[in-house]
Amino acid sequence: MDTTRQRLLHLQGTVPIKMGKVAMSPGEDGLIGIPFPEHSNELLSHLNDQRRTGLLCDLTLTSHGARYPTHRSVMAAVSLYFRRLFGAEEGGGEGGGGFSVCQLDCVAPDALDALLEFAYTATLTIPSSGMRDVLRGAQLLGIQCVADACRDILGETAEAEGQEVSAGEQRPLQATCERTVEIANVVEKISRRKTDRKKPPSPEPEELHPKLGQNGDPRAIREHGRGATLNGGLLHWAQERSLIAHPPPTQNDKLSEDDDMEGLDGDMMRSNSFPSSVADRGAATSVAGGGRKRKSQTPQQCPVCQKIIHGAGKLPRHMRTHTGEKPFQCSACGVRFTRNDKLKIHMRKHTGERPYTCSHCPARFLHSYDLKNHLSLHSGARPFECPLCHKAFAREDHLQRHRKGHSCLELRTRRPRRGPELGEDGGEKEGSPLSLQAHPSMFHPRSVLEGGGGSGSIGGPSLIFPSGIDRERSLALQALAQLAPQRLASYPELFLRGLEMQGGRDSEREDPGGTRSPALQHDRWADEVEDEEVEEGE
DNA sequence: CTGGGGATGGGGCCC
DNA sequence: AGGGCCCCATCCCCA
Repeated sequence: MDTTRQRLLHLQGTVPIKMGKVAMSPGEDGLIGIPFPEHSNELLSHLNDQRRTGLLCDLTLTSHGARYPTHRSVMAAVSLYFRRLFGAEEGGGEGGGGFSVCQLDCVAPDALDALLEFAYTATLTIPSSGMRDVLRGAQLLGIQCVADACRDILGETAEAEGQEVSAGEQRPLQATCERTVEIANVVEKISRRKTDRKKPPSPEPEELHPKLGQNGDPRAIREHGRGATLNGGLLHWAQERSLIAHPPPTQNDKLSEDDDMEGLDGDMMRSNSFPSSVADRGAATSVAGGGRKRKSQTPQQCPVCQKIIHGAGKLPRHMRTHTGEKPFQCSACGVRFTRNDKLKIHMRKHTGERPYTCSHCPARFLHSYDLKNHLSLHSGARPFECPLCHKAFAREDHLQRHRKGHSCLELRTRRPRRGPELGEDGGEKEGSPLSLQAHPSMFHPRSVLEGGGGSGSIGGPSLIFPSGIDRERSLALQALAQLAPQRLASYPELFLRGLEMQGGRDSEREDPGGTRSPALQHDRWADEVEDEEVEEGE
């Protein structure tokens, strides 16, 4: 547990505080715990007011045509079913955005109404005649305390109830794995760090796969995005649905890490950067890791984001990325870290230790990667070259930034540099950084608004968004195109790219086949790069 | 826009 | 199995 929380609990237990009065007794670090007992009631009351007025409601429950605006966070707090549903979808604590409708025809409208009243008032008000419906609804939605209370009133035990209700219905409804990717979620995910973006919409764990709802119909419970707002989101959703058929990851299967990308663009995922086979992945890791081989270690699945964490004992470390817990505190400056090894490196700042020394100059560094970067300055090597403008960078992340920033509009006007990483024929040596980078940098033209036809579609030339590493940015822009097309003016380079793909590139080279389909464009672009490299060698 | 420093998170190896 | 240590990729920030 977070030591701060420990302190708070400790202080709450030791410092007597009367309601409404603040009796402070600074503990260690001056932390005090001041309880506000009425806060929870007031909070619930305000939430109920919001529900009644529809304010901030982001989830609508329906039952036989009746609609109940509600809040996802409240439903997730009160219902195991919604907790699993939203937790599985949104990687735990980061969800909550978006709009959705959840059809709950298996719960009687009156019962659903009563359960919602309970959720927002902590009081269950139902006619005795409706008790059984409420019990059924509470069981289906995983509201245990209500189910227990109903059983008490009905004079039934859970076991007796279990005989009456089929085993499948006894359990709370399982969150369906029909992943609802709503616009807000899409945009939100895009805003997250790349590392987060690598986190999956992974195949749901077995327990989250659809179970039969009432009457054995899995469609009895389903949630779907409000489609009118975002075609891109629906497209994404539909693509991710295809993942449902994928088997759960096996122990040696690392696919879950990147299968979100596969779901979006399988072709891109099969590029050099994303070896498709486990063996390939191992080889890639081996290359990147300087010869390290993957050791078979028990992978564990994160219960929050479903990411498969490789390495024994690594799951707690990963979990702290969700909880935000930083148990390791610097004794010198108080800065906290999620990991012990990061704290250790941090301590070098205070000790002055710089263990990584440059063999060419007196420079010393805190981190090994700093030395690595520094060495590239001595060598002058710029092994990471933009395949479009052929500008070379010493660091791979700088090349990525160069491409992501869409600053590379001077397409192919520079000649490829001839460095040690290039073979005599001008081609790339296998395994060089260039060859690794070539594919992801390809812009994969795709008309994202095709069939978009909604009110939010914009006129003029079709927008064409880059794909590959810019995939999620592309999704954000798709969302933007639908929701606030006027704001796309902030992205003039996208229009430029669209024109390039449609005609601008023709000014560089005629299109002998006259084929302009996006897929063919992608292939042709790749071919052109290869062609030019051949030309360079001649 | 680029170069450089630093931070973060994941994976491999070892104890 | 859990954790320490290390390396790596990637990201953010600043000059």
